[in-house]
Amino acid sequence: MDILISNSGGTPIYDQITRQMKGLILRGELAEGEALPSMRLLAKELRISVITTKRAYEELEREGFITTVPGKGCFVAPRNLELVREETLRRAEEHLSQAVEIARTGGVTLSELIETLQLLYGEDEHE
Amino acid sequence: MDILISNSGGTPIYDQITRQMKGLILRGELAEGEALPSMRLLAKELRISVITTKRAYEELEREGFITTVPGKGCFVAPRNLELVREETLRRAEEHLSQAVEIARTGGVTLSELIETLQLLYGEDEHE
DNA sequence: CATACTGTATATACTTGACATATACAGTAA
DNA sequence: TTACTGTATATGTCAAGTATATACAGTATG
Repeated sequence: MDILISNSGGTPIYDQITRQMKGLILRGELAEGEALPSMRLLAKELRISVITTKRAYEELEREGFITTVPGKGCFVAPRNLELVREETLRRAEEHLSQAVEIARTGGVTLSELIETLQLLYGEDEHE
Repeated sequence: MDILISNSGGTPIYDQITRQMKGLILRGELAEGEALPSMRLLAKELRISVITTKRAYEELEREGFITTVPGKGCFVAPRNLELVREETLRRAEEHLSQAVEIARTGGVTLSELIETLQLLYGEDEHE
């Protein structure tokens, strides 16, 4: 399993795992139904605690990327893109909501928000 | 000065002050150029520390609502709505940016974001 | 059943950031 | 000088986030 962890980057370990796993799944390098490395194995490889890998996997499950079966393992979920998108939208919505609250109390119009959103979405920066 | 502080509401003191001051200014109850209560006076009235009132006033200045003159006091800034709006937009932009980052990695389209934004903006809930 | 895997739950430690403070400093003005 | 103004520093408290060890529970197979 090709997961790389950097301790000197600020981003938490569990998050690094989650992101990279998402990438593997979305790029098809982990096929539908395929088993992920067990929490213990991955923890051993990365020299971290099981609890941390668990947390990463929990996040993946919450977002619909994997299904986890106690006693058996974690498996790549059937590619339910619609569900993943909805989950993502829900998370994005929280941020949009905050933006809206700020905007309304400061006289920023909806069109301005939309305009800004379009600019941001168009940009190619990912980090 | 009619500022009310609730210790049992979760929202920090400095934030309560900032919000209420904004309200007073936007509603014109504090006129342009008028002096705000001094940090010390307000602190005494509210039975809190000067540092806390300072923090509240700093936020107000950062957002362009007041100007503060060391040794003299804090004064309602000339109504520069344009500037206030730009500042607000800048703050909102941070949240929009996060929403976009999430959205892009999960296959959520720009139009979906915009749609959600419109819904949120239309709603009448403020808290 | 025994063994060796899976994931899960609990209680704990560490670190960081947010919030609020007291106290000492510096500018302004009568 | 006195009495106001805002400012800076160093400190204290608390909650949240991150990661952990250890003990528990389900699954499968010889």
